[in-house]
Amino acid sequence: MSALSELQGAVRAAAGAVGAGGEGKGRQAPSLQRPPKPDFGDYSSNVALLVAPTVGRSPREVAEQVGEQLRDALGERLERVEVAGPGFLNLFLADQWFLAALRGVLEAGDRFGAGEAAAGERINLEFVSANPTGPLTVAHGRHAAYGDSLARVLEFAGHRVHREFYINDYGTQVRRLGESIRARARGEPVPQDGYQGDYVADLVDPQLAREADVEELARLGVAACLEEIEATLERFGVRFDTWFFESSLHSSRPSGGSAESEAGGGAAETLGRALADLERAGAVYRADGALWLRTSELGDDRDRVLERTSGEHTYFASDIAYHQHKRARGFERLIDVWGADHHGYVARMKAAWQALGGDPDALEVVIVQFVHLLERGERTSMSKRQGNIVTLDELIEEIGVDAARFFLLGRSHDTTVEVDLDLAREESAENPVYYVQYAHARIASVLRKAGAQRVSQALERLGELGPPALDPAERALIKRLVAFSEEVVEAAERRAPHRIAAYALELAQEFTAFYRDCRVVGAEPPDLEAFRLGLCLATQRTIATALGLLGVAAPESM
RNA sequence: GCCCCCGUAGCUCAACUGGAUAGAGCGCCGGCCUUCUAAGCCGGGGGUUGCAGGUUCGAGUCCUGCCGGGGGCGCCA
Repeated sequence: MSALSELQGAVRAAAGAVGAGGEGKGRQAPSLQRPPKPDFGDYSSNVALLVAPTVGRSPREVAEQVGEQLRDALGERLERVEVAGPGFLNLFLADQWFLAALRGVLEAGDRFGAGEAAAGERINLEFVSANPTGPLTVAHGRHAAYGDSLARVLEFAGHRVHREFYINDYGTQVRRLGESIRARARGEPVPQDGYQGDYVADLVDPQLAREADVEELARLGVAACLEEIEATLERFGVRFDTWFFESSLHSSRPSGGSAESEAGGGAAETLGRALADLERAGAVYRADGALWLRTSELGDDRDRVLERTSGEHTYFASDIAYHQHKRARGFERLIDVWGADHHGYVARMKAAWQALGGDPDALEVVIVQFVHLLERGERTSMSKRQGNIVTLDELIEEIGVDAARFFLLGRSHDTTVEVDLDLAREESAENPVYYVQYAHARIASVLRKAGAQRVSQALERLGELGPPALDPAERALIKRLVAFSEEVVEAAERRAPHRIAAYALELAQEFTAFYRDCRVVGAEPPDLEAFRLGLCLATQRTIATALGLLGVAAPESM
């Protein structure tokens, strides 16, 4: 148990002893937080404020009593408690507590912060799923960075994550790609709804592109695009467990790519089965010559078409079958990562999911907001059809994988981001990622200077020594280190890997302050040096872990 | 018209799902390298959290209504 959760437990127990009993109304607020000012202690708790109404005493009175309990429970690890403001309980911890906390971090080793999820789940995480009709854009890069980092965070928190890329290799857009390839090769104007980008000319051998039929060209074009997409993702450090072909859901498979799909074998009749299941559930009806799904009865605005008058199935129908297929593979939870332009699609997907008997809570859709591109101060849109795209490859080439990932993960998925390419180029050297990496490299340098032998001796010594008189910077750094566990839980539960980026930066800042104020190698007495070497090691590992969750390298030197 | 997301320092974004005096980075001004990495450090300026109400001990966060930006409301994907 980490020092922090132990402390948390002590606070809860103390509150319980005072008569708080239950959890209060509604969701329980965090009972421990890091206060904004040092005057407010190392940690503060609002339990008294939450609990006072139910026990019928004033918050300050309750806080006093909880404080008494804590004094008994924590003994000499607690320096003092204060009741402040409307009833906050401020805890001032003794150096002994900090020493114990550091030991805890070091004992956990590389697994510090790991496996704290309440219950590990088997999760299918689908992300990027870009159409195989062109190169990946910067927007896809955001999805890739987000999804991959989320997967890492979830895994670290104790879940099992299956990464999946859904390929829309079926339908009109694929045909349009074929037409565009041919038109381009023949020097004819590309059709209005076709793909205008220059890359189209390079997808298929020109000679072939002039002569082959559209079907064939579409197939070749998709294959070429996919190859490139996979290569780009590889460069970006993102790998998928399954590439799932939409065409594999249909009984006839014109694009033929499904052989590579893990799902290929059993998927063929999935679409037919899904439709039959929906029909059996009484969720479909025929009207105006089309087949409709009653999604409006399950929270959607209106009913949706599954099968057109022409007899062709809609994309929606495929997607339903796809989700049913995922469910049949035994995942406890599905997470779909979609772009903001698809948010209108969420209600119908969830409705269909429920119509098929799916647990509404088990299907989660995360919407990632747009990336707006600026070039020379001008807003440019990214449309594959219009061809004015900035590719992920270009971004990687300009600023590198680490800077790109850190930049894209630096903001919440819930907010639109602006990418000014010119600025990104100019400022890539100022990217905060280097600050974090620099702190890591600096620690490596300090540890090198001390030498491996001295470091391992320090670790042994650390188990025995008493608490040295700590510098404020040391306490601040340890508090930040200890916070990592809950940051991981937070990031996992809220599907918010950007918190890890923020945390990494804060940890690096805290270390830099420590580095400024506290000499490590050669510190006197030797116990103090041992303590600080241990602190450096713990910090280095935690930075490396945090960067690893972001898919960013942690260099030994810079 | 209806629905969803966003609005926080000059710019890009945080803020521990309701906590105390809203924080970082970049940019701007001024200082710091015979001492474990100056990709660094220290100091300074910068805010009515879009606006108006409401809920309560306490609101950037929750509720209502406006304003502004984006997206959605296809037998497109």
